[in-house]
Amino acid sequence: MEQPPRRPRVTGAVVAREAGVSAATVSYVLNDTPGQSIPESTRRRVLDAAARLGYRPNAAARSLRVGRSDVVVGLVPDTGYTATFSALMATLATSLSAVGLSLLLQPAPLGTSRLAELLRTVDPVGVVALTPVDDDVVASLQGSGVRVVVGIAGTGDLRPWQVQFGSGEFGATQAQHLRDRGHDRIGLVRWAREHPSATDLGRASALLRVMADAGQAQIPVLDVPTDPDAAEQALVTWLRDHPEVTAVATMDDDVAALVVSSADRLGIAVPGSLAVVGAYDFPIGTLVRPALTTVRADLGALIDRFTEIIRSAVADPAWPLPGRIAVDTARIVVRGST
Amino acid sequence: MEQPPRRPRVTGAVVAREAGVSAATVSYVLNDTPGQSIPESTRRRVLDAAARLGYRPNAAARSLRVGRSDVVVGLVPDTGYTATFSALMATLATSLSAVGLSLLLQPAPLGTSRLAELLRTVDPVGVVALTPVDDDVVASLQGSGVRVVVGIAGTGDLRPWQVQFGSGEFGATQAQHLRDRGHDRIGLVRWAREHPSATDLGRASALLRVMADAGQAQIPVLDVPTDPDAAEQALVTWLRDHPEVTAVATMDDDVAALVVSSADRLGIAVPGSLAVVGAYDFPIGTLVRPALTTVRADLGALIDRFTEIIRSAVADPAWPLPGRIAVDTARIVVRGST
DNA sequence: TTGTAGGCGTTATCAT
DNA sequence: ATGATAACGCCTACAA
Repeated sequence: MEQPPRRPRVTGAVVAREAGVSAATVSYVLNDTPGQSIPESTRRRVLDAAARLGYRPNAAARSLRVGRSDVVVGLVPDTGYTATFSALMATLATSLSAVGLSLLLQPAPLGTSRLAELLRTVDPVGVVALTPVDDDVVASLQGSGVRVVVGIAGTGDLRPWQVQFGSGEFGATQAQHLRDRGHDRIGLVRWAREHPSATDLGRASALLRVMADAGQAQIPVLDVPTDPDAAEQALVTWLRDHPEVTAVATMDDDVAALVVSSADRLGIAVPGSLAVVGAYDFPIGTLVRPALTTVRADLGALIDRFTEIIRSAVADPAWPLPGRIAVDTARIVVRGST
Repeated sequence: MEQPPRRPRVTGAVVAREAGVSAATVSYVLNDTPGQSIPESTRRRVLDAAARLGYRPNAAARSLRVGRSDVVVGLVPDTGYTATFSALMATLATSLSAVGLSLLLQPAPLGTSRLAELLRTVDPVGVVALTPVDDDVVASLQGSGVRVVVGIAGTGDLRPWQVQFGSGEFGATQAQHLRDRGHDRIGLVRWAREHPSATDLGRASALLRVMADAGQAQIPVLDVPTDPDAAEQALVTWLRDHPEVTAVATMDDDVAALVVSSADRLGIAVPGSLAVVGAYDFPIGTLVRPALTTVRADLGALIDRFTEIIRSAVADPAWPLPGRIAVDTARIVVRGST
C-alpha cells in the first residue's frame, strides 16, 4: 500500500496564466473587490478558467494575508454534551458553511491560557460557546481579533456578544402551559443531584415567577433519587403528601415518564387528575401513555440567529455590537399528558 | 460599545529579537529540528523569551509553508447524529488536541465535489468519517494530501485506512450474552422503518451468525410501529405467537423498555420467562424495572485507537498504511433484564 | 553554531 | 483596466 502522489495545487497564479491575466486580476474578479472596474470579457475568462481548473483559494494563505481565518471556534462542554447541543453544533456547522465559515470544535472548559493559545494559533473570527465563559476569558478574546462571541448564558447577567439559550425559558414555558390549562397548584420534579446546576435553579425560579402571578407563592419540589426503586417510592410518597398538586413540571422526559408510570400504579389518572409536562422531547416521551407533553428548544430559530449574528459581525468591519440579545427558543409540544 | 484594539502579534521574529538570536534559531529550538546542535544557553534564552512573550506559532503561516494543516476534518451525518457519535467527536477533539491536532466538523453527506473543495481549502491532514464514504470520495481524498482516513464501516468490505466501529459487533455481543445465559431460541425486535439501515441488517446477520452455532437457524423478527398503542399491540401479539422465544435482543433501549412493559402487562416475568437485552445504554434503561441489560460502545478504546492511528500517520511521512483494522468496541452492561 | 534568503498563496498598494 | 510588487509568519537549504 503506497501513499499516492499528490496532485499539483491549482493556485491563483495558475488560473491567471490560463486566463491570460495577472494573479492580481484573478483575485479582484474572484473576490468582487470593490472599487475595481473589470470588463465583462476579462471577468468571464477568469471565471471560466477558475471553474475549468477547479480552483479553490487556499485558506492558510488567505488567513495569513488578512490576519484572520474563516474559522469559528465552538466551545463544547467536555461533559454533559447532550444530544441537543450536538444537534445544535452539527446544524450550526452546516449553516456556517453556507456563509463560507467553518466550525472548529474545541472541548471546554478551557483555562484562559489554553484558550488564548488556541486563539493566537488559529485566529478565529468568532467563538460560539456552549459552555459558560469567564470574564477573563472574554477579556482575552477581545484582544485577539475575535469579532464576535455568542454563547449560552448560565446564571447571572448576559454579557455583550452573548445570546441566551434555554434553561430559564423552559421553566416559564412549562408553567405558562399549565396555567393555560387551568392549573394553579403545580409541583416540580427533578433528579436529585449533589449540587443543583444553574439550569436546575433557573428552571425552578422561572416556574415560581410565572406561578406567583397565578397566586401560587411556593412550589413543592421533589428531588428524585436515580435508583429506580427508590425513585418510585419517593414519587409515590410525594404524590400522596401533596394532594393539592394538580400538575407537575419535570426537568426532563425521563423523570416525566417515571411520574406517569408511578401515577398509573397509584391509580391517579393522567392528565385527568394529574397533568405532567416534561422537557427536551426525548424519544421515551412518545412511548409512554399518555404520550408526554414536553418543552423543547427550537434549534432552527436559534441557529439562524447564531449564524446571522456571526455573519454580520464578520462582514461588517465596524459591526455595532448588539449588547445583550435574548432569544426565546422554548417551544411547547402538546401531547397527551396535559 | 466599541471594538477593542487588537494587540500586536507575537511572531517568531519578535521572540528572536528578545532572545538576541535570529528567527531561524527560534524555529530550530521550538521545533527541536533534528540535525542541529544548539547550545543549552541559547536554547534556554529562546525558550524563556517565547514563554515570557506568550509566543504561539501562527497556524496559517505554518500550513502555508508546510503545505498541510493541523486540521483533522470530521465528517458527521446531518441526520441521525446520535449522542454516541457526538460524545465520540467531543472526546476525539480533546484527544487530538493533546497531540497538536484540531478537529474541524463538517456536516455530511458531502458530494465529492463539495468535499474536494473543502480539502483543497483547508488541506486537512486527516479525515474522520462517521458517515459512509463513497469510493470516489476516497479517491479524491487520496490525491489531496490527506494522510489518513478513519471511518465507520457500513456494509461491505472495509477499505484501507478505515477503522470499523459498532453495528455488527453489537448484534454478536447481544447474542453471545444470551447464549451464555443459556438461551438458544431468541428473537429480534427493531423499530419498523421503510428501509432497514445497514446497521439494522448488520445487527440481524451477526445475531444469526452467533445463534446458528447454538442450533438456531432462523430468528423471529418483529418490526415495531412507532405509534405507542400499535406498538404494544404488535408486541403482545408477537410474544403470544412465539412462545418458544425465551429471550429477545433489541435495536435500542427504547424498544427494549417497551418490550419489558408489554411483558409486564402480559404477566410474563422478566428475566425469568423472557430475557431482554437492549442497546446503547440509554437513560431509560436504568429507570425501568428490571433495569435493562444493554450493549454499548467502549468509546474510550475507540478514540484512543483513532487518535493513535492519526497521530502516527501524521508524524511519520512514510507511514505504512495499516490496511484493514477492526476494533471491537461493543461491551455488555449486565443489569436485571437478563 | 547561527544567520541569510527565498518561497509557500493571497491580497492590497501603487504604478502603468 | 490591469500588472508588478510587497507583505503576512513560518520553515529550511545553504552560507558564513
